[in-house]
Amino acid sequence: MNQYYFKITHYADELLADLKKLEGGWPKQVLTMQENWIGKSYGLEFKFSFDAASHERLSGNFDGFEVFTTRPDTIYGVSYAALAPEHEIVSYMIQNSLLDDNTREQIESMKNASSIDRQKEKSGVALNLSVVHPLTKKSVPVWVANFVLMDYGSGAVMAVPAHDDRDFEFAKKYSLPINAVIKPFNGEADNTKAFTEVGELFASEQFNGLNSKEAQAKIIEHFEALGIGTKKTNFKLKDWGVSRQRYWGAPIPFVHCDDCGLVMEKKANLPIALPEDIVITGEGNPLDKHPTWKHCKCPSCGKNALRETDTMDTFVESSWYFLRFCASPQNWEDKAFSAEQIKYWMGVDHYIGGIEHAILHLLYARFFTKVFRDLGYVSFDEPFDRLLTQGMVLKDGAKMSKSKGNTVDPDAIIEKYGADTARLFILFAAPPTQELEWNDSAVEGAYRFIKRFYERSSNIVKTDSMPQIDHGSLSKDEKFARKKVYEALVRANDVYVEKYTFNTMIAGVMEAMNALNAQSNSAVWSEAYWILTSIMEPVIPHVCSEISSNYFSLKNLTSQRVLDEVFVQESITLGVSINGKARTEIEVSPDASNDVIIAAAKESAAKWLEGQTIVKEIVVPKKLVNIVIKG
RNA sequence: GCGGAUGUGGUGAAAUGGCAGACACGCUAGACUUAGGAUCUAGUGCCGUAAGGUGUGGAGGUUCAAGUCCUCUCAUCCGCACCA
Repeated sequence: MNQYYFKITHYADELLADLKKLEGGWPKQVLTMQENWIGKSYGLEFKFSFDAASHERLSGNFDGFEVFTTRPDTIYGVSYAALAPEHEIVSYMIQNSLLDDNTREQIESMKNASSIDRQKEKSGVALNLSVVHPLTKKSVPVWVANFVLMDYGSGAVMAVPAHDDRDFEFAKKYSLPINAVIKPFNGEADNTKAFTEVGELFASEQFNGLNSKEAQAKIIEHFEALGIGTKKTNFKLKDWGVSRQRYWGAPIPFVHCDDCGLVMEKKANLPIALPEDIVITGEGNPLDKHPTWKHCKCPSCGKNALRETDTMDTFVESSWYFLRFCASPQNWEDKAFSAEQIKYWMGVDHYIGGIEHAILHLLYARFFTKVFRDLGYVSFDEPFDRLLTQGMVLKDGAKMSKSKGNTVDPDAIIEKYGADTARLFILFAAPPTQELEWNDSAVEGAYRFIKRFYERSSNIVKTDSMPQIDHGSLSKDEKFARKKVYEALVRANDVYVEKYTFNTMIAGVMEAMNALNAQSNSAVWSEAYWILTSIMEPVIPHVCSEISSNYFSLKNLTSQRVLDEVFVQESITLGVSINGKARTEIEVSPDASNDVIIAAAKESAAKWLEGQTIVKEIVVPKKLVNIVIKG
């Protein structure tokens, strides 16, 4: 079946290299997953040539096959070569009856095994063909092996059982020779398993004594000098097959013409719209079955032709929707997006989604961005500056999903407690990046907080501007309450801009409320609500906007300035520890000298210092004093 | 196998190398109450009457000081997986 592909492999190198640009903004896990998915590796590619007898057996149709290895240093340990069951030479032999029935059946069953079954046990069969070792010229038998994959490299490998786990397992099973050529730097290899680490070469002619790394480079050079092999980079990333036999996707704009073949649809006819009068039966492609839709004229010769009924993978559309979001609706008919608007809105500052998009969607979107850049539509390399992967919500240890039937309906909480409580509860439970086992026992707590928050707003004095307070005239409790309010503000700024740990911001607001409760200055209460309703408004919008509209005419719902004066303290408390163990506390003036602090600490900790020799005294400003004693 | 993450009270969780457990939930006791699944007050890591000891999966290390840094290790979860 013919399929349509996007040549994402053309961008493999850049997609890999630009992951560096995303470091810091994207979770490391996602970067690593993409790196592994792209799967770049270096090695040697060379051709195994058939010996004369094998060449003749294949009627001269094949003179050999290419193999790729990342371990050219093990080349002298080759004891067989293996082809994928799907390899063209194998297919040729089957088609031309060059294999006996038993061999043929074994190969067929390898091909038909599911990929999981195929991984369970190594199996293979000899083809009665031989190739020539490119350096030693010795004869090497050719096998078919189920662990060789047709869609990576050339679908054929050189096998070195002494230094590769898979080759070893296979060689053991079929009693093939195991020739060690690398030994550990210290001591001898354990020959009951493959030695796959870096080591020192032996039995390798002029390369003896080199370490694996040096040998890899030297042996590749040697192959290139002889003109029998080349340095090669391989990728696991494959081209993106985009054709689907479904209704729900953008039609692929090609036309099949009896005379002209496969022809691209004319630009003027784009976009090709889906028909709306289709019947979805669950069988086959509804577009193919539609009575008229697929009949069209050939864009090249004008004769009757058939439209392609395959549609595109929906990932195609999700790869650029964010650019479309930047386009104003009045231009939608004219073009997909305008460069000017893209320039204004892009890139996406914060992109939020589940980890399940780590590879496909996020890689495809990066790919599209690079293609659009090369076509001149956008001027940046990467679409998403920062990525937040939200944690999954689990229920009874499993991911919540409709198919499992273990979902929790937030409507029940919203109905009983209101939407503000539902939001507060969820945001307070854990940071958003974290996986969370759903447990709604703390909903009551969130509800109580909101109730208290609303009730105590009665302490506010109505005002249209931020209350002015003479900090110096306040009592200790009032000063403390103010300090807590501003600490919550500082934390909120950090959370909204940088950290997204909303749970700690909410905790800060709760602390401020607890401190406010210990005093009754209405100006302090008013200022506190002016600030707190502003920072909590995104979390509990209904309550905050009601309080704000009742008392502040909504004037406070904007960014708030931090006043440094509230953080100035008359005295500070320092912990005193002996040999790092917390013992007591002292209260000193914030500008007390180290000498004064140490003297106070010694006095306070006299009980533990009696008869001891003090070795060292450490003062950590505004935090603690550590006294080190001998013994 | 490779890669990534996580591991802290009864529970959810805090903690720029600087007094572990902030903030909540729960629990215990008390107050108010006809009532309490409302509200308020106090307590709450563990052992101990206390003084004190001990404590962030485990074992080492660096440091005056480690949940945090380093080495090794165990467990759980996630992703990729015979990638030559």
